Formats: sequence, C-alpha cells, structure tokens
Amino acid sequence: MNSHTELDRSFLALSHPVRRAIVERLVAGPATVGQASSGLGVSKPAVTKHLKLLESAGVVNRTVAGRTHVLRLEPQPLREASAWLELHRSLWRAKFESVERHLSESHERQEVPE
Amino acid sequence: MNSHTELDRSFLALSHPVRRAIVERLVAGPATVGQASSGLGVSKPAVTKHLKLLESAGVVNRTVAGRTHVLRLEPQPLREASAWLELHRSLWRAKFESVERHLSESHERQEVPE
DNA sequence: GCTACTGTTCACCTCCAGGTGAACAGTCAC
DNA sequence: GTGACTGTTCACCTGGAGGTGAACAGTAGC
Repeated sequence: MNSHTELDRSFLALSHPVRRAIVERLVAGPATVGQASSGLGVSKPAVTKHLKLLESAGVVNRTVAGRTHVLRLEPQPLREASAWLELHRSLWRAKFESVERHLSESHERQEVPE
Repeated sequence: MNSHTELDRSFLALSHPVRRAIVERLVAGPATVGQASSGLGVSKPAVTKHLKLLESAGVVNRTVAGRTHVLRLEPQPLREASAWLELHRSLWRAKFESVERHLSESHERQEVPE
C-alpha cells in the first residue's frame, strides 16, 4: 500500500505538534516562514521539512515574495478531514443510540438480548 | 520532541487507509480482529501492528473473549480530533470573512488596501 | 559592492511505521 | 487429545519522518 491519498496526508500533516502549531498561526492570517515557526524550538531545516509535508498535503500554500516566503492556509484539505471525522462520528452515534434504545426496550419486555 | 500527545496519536491513527478502514467498520458496531480486517489485503502481523497503534491512540479498545478479540470504537479521541479541526476551521472562516468584508468596504471607499 | 537577513539544500544521524513469513499460544469442537 | 482456528510474537527488511550543523542562494539595505 504505497499510494497515499489526500486524506492520508492531511491527517499525517496534523499528527505533529509543530505542524499543528504552524496551522494554528496561519488560521490568524498569512505569515512568513519565520513568523509561522518562531518560538517552536526547532531548527530551520526541520521547519523546511515540516512545511514540505504541509504543502504536499495541500494544507498550506506558499508564495515567494522577495527573500521571504508567505504561507497561507488552504481550507479544502482540512474541510475534507473534518468531513470524514464528522460523518463517522455521527454514524457511530446513530448506531450507539439505536443499541441503547434496543437494550432499554428489551429490558422493558424483560427479555434477555441476543 | 519525543512526547507525543493524545491528539498527535489520534491524527496519526487516522493517517493510514488500513486503520481508517478498520475504524469505518467499527462504526457499524463491535467486531473481531478478523472481521474488522478482512479484505484489506494486509497480513495478520500488519493488522496486529495497526491495532496496537489504534489502541495506543485510545481510538479502539479490546476485550478478549475466548480465542477471539472483540474491538470497539472509543469515541473520545475522535471527538477531540474533530473538535480541534472544527475550532480552527471556524476561526479561519471568521478571519477570512472579516478580510473579505474589509476589502469590500475599502473598495467602496475607493481605497487601496495595503 | 559588502553585509545582513531569509530560507533551502546537503550530509548525516536515529527511530519507528509498515511490511513479510514462520513459529507460537490459546481456545474451540469433534 | 488431536486438529482447526484466531491472533500475537519473533526476526527481519525497507522507507521515510524527524532532527542536527554547516554551507549555500537569493534578496534587501546601506
């Protein structure tokens, strides 16, 4: 299994605290690489690698402006990740509630379920 | 940076298609290891490893029943991952809309925004 | 043009995710 | 108790995430 989907890369992008911190800063608006990564306690080459991963996931895009690179959040991948989570959480809730209802009905009828 | 948080592990758990497929099956209700992983085209040792990762993230829990192991979805980690995404997506939307509003107001006043 | 600044690339390291086949442990069924 | 079944453990391999310091490329400012 070598073909990683967009969803794979989106969730992977969010699985590291440094990358989530970068996303959290970009939520407030575009920022340069230095601004988005200052105070994260990580070296410049490490930041470059985290940004590559965020870009490969499509979560962040970059425009070069002179000697600085401006990073912007790209909403689509986060929207899709969120949609996946919300869909499956709601399916689970529905299932869970139907089991609860079934159990309580069984109890009212003094039955032993299954 | 070696101390991975719950959120790190939750997003990491969702970053692989085999693990998401397992979660998708468990949404429909508890299942044994064999049921949850059949047809995924992956060997038994690989399944064991994916399950360890899902358990370490707290996404799945396991009860041993005879020779079969029953897997159940644990809602809390997915809830937290979903909450993180929803929070930051809504913040981003709010920011984006305020910028849009500012730009259109500037345009009305014939100003050139910085 | 020289210097300072921003960010990437390079060379290198360690660790672990992800995969396999073979062997094993435990349980069920006859 | 023998055999079939479920799932883990073991030994092994590969690739890539995550990190570093040093060197480099490009731009801005004087």
